[in-house]
Amino acid sequence: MGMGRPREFDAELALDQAMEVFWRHGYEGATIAQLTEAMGINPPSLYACFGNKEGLLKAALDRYTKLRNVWMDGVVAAPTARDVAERMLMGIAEKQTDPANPPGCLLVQGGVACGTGSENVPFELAARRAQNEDQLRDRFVRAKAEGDLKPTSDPAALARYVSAVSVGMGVMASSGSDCEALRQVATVAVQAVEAQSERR
Amino acid sequence: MGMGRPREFDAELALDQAMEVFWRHGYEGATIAQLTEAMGINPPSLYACFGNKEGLLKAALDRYTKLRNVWMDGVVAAPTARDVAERMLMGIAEKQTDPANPPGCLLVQGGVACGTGSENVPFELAARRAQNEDQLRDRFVRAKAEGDLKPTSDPAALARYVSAVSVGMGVMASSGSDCEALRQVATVAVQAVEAQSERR
DNA sequence: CCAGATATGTAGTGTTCGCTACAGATGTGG
DNA sequence: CCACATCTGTAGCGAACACTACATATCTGG
Repeated sequence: MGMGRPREFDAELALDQAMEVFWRHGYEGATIAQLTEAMGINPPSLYACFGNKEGLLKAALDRYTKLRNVWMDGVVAAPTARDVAERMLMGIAEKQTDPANPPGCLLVQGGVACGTGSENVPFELAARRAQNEDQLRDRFVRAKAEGDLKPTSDPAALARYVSAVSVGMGVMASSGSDCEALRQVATVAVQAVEAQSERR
Repeated sequence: MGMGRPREFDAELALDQAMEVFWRHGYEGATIAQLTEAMGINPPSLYACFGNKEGLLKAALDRYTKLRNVWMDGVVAAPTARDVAERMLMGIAEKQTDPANPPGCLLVQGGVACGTGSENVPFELAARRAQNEDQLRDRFVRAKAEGDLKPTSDPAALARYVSAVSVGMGVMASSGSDCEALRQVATVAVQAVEAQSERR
């Protein structure tokens, strides 16, 4: 039995284009017509490869978080909890205003509220954000064990906090805030982590 | 000349229902059918009264911000910048998880990204959020003048920061975080404002 | 009671949505 | 070269979308 005609487009390259459309217009705001045009393919190719619109989103999210996790590994490699927060938030200030991408964060712009039939999309995004929060929490647990964070500090709360700030920065970026404004937010935000750190 | 048949529904009451639909499903996720059903009216009444879907959203936003501003007046009445931040973020933790309303904040859930033809909706929401930020900034400017905040502090940056945190909390609330989790975020966040305050 | 004005309910309008049937093209295994 | 399998482009499916024409109902001013 034959293996059939090979696909003529690069799935990962097409995903990058789809990712950008979802990023800019959100899940519901992105149309199949816009997606197929950006991906350079026709609807049947899209559906054969990704199942449906939601499947395409999940594939794009997988790709997004994969790239993001590589970056996060570098973030949590910072020597102290304070430096982790600073590296993360300062990096986010730059990444979310990078003109190479749509402003903000796909995990937020993708859709915080959706209509009937797409209710699980916001949860899908939330689950990906939770991964980053877990990574931060683990890092802060270590920082507490190392005596970097105070014994009274709450690593989970700190991780939630840093995650919340980055989400807020993402929304600000998508509505026009420039890198400098976001860096100011990051600078202030880091001081809360500093307050939970042992003096040195 | 006669004044015509009077409308049979309460516009403000209907707006409250529309507000809830936009809040829960976002601008694009909310359909006219859902809106009219929740408002208890038929499409022609909606269009005669609010122009179109976007006009209805703006009217709902006006009502939302009006109620919110009353609350904000109480927030900025707190004696210190630190207390302003605490009162605001703790209040937001409760309000955004109040089961009487959809979770999160309409000014975020309404839509951070929209499709072609609704591009100005996110900006409309951002403009309303900016009002709150301005109110906070003015309050922090005063706090600095009063010697409550350090001379080196940046009131505008602080306001942006508090605003960013509240937006982030809103997204977390909409994706299932409970009040306690948000309060933890608020508790940490306040410490950054504290770090900018004069010791007393 | 009448004329003008506005609101309401019914029943649609045209458009766009996500998605797919189908025929032709292009590959593999025998 | 032939079955078979998979991809591709054209063309269009039914459904849902925002919105509205129209007849009717209910008001005010004279």
